[in-house]
Amino acid sequence: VEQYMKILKDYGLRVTPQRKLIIEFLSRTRSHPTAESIFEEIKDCSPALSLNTVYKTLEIFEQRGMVRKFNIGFNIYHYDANMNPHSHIVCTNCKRVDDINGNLSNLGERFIKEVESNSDYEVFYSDLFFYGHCKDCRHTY
Amino acid sequence: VEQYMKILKDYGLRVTPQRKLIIEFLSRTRSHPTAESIFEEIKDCSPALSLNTVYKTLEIFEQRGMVRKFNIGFNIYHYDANMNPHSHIVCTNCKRVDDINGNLSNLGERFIKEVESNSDYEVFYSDLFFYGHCKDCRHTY
DNA sequence: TTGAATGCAAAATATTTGCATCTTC
DNA sequence: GAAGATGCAAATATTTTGCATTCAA
Repeated sequence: VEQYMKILKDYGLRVTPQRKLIIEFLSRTRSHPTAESIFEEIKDCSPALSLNTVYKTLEIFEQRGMVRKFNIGFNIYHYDANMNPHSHIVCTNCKRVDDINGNLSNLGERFIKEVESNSDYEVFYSDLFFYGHCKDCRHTY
Repeated sequence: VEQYMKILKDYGLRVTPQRKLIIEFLSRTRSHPTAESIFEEIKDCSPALSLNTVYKTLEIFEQRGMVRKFNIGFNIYHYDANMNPHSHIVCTNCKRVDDINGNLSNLGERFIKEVESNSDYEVFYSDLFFYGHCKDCRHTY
């Protein structure tokens, strides 16, 4: 559990109970939560935690490269502590977000050099989203 | 110019000056504008146009499949009348958005079937963004 | 003429800022 | 002790809703 203290220190951040809670939760979950849902999930563990602190903390984590923030296109920002480049698949009905595993996971990354040589850009990273209906929603709609 | 009247009719929409203006502007531009910037660009052509109508109209256009809406991850929604599947490249500094042309354009689409067979999802479409620094910002930062 | 589209204002949503207090180092 | 983090409240930014008026078919 105190491994998260080390993570924070490694990134040059002060260790506070709130920060430990947030990075621990994000590291354990696979649900790509939003700021709001992170707050809802952990507020009971830290009585005085404020939503505002979650926002501020996530921004700091993102700036330091500890977590990634992405927008799947429904006015919702999601956070992910898995920093390995990987694609996501989104259910347009229930809005759940899953990782894409296997050799398609880093599809975008594999073409960065090629994009770079075919454009005027210096390319740093990519985001690849697939949209469809998940197992549960497929049969309903 | 009256071709846009036809487009609207083909999609089963009533033809209003505002709608013609919006679809015409979106069809001509390559700048992937936001609702706000569309409003700013065309408001002089239609004195009483309201930002609200731009929002409402874009939502209708999107629902009918006339335009696409996407979020590049900086709290900004962009609209695109080019409905051909194509990837985008985004400058993380100045936030400009360019199309990716050539054979990398439909990279995401090419893997939809493969993603489908490797997941529990029925996949409809994809969004692929590359992030970096554009020609102008590359030298500045 | 009638149902839909518009524009205004107000409301809702999500996120950010300012600042006093408290905590970490 | 000093710099940084927190929590509260207020502000901001963006988008949506309600509704009376206007317009397209």
